[in-house]
Amino acid sequence: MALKHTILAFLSRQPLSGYDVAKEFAEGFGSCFWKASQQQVYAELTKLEQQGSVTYEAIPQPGRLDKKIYSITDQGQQELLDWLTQPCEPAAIREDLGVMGLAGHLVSSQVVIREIERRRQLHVEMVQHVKKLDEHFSQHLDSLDLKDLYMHLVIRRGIRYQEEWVAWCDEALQAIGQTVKR
Amino acid sequence: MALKHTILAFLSRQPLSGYDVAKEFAEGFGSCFWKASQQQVYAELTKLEQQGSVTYEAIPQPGRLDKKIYSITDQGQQELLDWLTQPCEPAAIREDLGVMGLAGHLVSSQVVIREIERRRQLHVEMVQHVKKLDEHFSQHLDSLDLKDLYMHLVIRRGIRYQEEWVAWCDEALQAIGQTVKR
DNA sequence: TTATTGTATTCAAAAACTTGAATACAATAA
DNA sequence: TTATTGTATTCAAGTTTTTGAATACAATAA
Repeated sequence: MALKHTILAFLSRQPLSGYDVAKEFAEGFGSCFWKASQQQVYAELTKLEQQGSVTYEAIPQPGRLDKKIYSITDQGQQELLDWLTQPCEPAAIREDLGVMGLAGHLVSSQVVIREIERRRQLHVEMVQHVKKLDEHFSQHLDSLDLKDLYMHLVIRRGIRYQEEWVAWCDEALQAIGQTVKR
Repeated sequence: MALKHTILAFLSRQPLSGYDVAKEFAEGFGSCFWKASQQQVYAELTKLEQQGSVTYEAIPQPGRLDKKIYSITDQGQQELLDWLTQPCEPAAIREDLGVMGLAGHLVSSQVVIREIERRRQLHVEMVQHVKKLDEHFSQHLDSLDLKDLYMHLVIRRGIRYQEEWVAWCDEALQAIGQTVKR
């Protein structure tokens, strides 16, 4: 699993609190590439700390629990490096909408069409959202260093993914429309 | 989770043994949309049978365990129907290669380039594989009934997904090449 | 001023998934 | 003839993920 390595990768860029990491998952990188719940993030950070891959500096906050700012350790960096230099396998798509296609004949085409239209809209919004993440990078494309170029390319993958969904929805809606008419 | 519903969807098309279902996951639908191990499939079928969503007919086989042919029950069909008529959320991508982008600056660009080239090749092969699954449908596109059209569209999603990966790899390789030269 | 949203962390149970192994025979390829 | 691949199922342990809840204060909007 790569939750460990994803968190280490975040921390390799800059120290972050658990809350910040969870936010990255919810809104930044995660919104197009990886999802993890807050609980998962906090649990993983605790484990990583126990194993020596990260450390934290506790920032006392009057009247509430300390805020913990986590940083990656040399050991953690090494682990990340080891993982990075191994080949990785493509992830399986696990998409409910795909399952629907297997059994779509059980419901009316109206239901299928409505669901695809709903999805199309969601992905249109995602394209907007992810493009916003990319703005900072795509504006200075010619002067990006490798670190930022990689980030840009990851986000580009997210944009293309979402755009691809929209395109498929269009293809599907058209094909279903034609077949229903026939 | 939709493993349950994916299996029910398979069985809504035709009765299958656990082995057959596992094979679908490994080679057919699953190879582009959903992965599940054999053990997972057998465990799920046992559970589904206990809950009354599927039944099986045991085919005695001399000298070894019975082969069980599972079919969906009315109850199972109803459950599948209920699930189908609910809106579903887009799946999160959980892609190791995306994480690499977050931390790619820690390794040499050679490593990144080699990994992307490797991935490109894998996806080129997947395009071939998934297109083969589609052959039967794409040849009679004008005369498909809705059931087969849906299957075709699901496979099309798989093809587009794999093609999109190839296209992204090309974009990434070009951009990295340019930046390294600079 | 009250409600909502955002910041920040923790606990616990249940469900799902992965990994590794064992059994057993048939058919096919080397 | 021997090895490999394919058919067919089951068990068990361990890890990961999901789901749901609880706590607590700050800032902002209605």
